[in-house]
Amino acid sequence: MTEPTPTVGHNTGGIAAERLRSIVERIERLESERQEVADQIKDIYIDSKSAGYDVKVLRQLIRLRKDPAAADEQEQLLHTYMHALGM
Amino acid sequence: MTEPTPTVGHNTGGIAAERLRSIVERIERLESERQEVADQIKDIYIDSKSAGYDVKVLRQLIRLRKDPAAADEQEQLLHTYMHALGM
Amino acid sequence: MTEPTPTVGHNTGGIAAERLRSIVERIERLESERQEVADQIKDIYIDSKSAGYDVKVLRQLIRLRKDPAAADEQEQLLHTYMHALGM
Amino acid sequence: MTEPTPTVGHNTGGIAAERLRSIVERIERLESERQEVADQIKDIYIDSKSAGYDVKVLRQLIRLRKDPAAADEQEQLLHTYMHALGM
DNA sequence: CAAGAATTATGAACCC
DNA sequence: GGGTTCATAATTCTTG
Repeated sequence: MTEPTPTVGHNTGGIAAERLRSIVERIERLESERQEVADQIKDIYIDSKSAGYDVKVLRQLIRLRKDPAAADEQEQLLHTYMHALGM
Repeated sequence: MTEPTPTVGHNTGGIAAERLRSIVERIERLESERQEVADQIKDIYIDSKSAGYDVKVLRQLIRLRKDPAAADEQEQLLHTYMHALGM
Repeated sequence: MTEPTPTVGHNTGGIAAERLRSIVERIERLESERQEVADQIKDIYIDSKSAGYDVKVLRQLIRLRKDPAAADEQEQLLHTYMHALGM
Repeated sequence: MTEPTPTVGHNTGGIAAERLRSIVERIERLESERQEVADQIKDIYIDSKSAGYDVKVLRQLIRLRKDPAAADEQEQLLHTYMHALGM
């Protein structure tokens, strides 16, 4: 295991400052990428809404496609509960 | 109410099937990109932890850098607590 | 003489202080009631989960019962979309 | 063979129907209570607005009273903004 | 795995 | 009344 002690830059309370900087900057870079992607997704939903699609149902559809088995299972369970209540 | 009238493909209950497919696929593509980025971020945190950094503090640091005003609040709150403890 | 502002208590910038106090206190009272009820609901869900019920499905069931027509409509639309995608 | 499941009502797929009914009805009861309280709060805000109070500010006031530390932060932020504007 | 934080989604409210 | 912001609800992720 490598020590977190620094060989370059300031040593801040036993923390490797240069490595810390690298970590923070890489994460911030990725966070901003993630935000960009999230914004693109949001834009598609906005356009879809304008085109007459139901956004809520679209989201549900995407969810279903991600894990069809879980969706079926949940649906099954819902019907079980409904039946138990005589619905 | 304007229909999302289809120009290509099957028309299913007034829904433009091809456009729907395009919407769903684009979103799914972006969702998977987003997941990739999220995984990369997670990996960095895992590595950082292995290297001896405190992940919780790292997250806090990232958060504070995103919103410098929040940093002030944090300090303010700290002082509030310290004062409450007679420090 | 016209006196639109309060006759009791401090007048703060033309605002009727006593009435303001009344408003704030009534809201705070109701907010705490609301919180109590919310906590009770949460407790039931926790107990239900312990008893083996699927909380997510329970919530869905409650939602369905609240507005069955909307639920049907949404389900219908979902199936329309799924069919359009050949699912 | 021992039967740990309910002795009353239908047992649907290992689910205790009577208990399910109890859960659902208790939650629905509480949900309607919660709605009542929410409506009362809303009414107060409506009346307050009619009386000339700024609802947004009222909400903020309530929030700040709930968490005094947040009030400090608010002021801190204000000062940050003012400073940024050279005030 | 339970408890809590953080993100995401839905719903309500306000303004134009 | 439509769209945008604000508030609450719900799900997911993380940590102990």
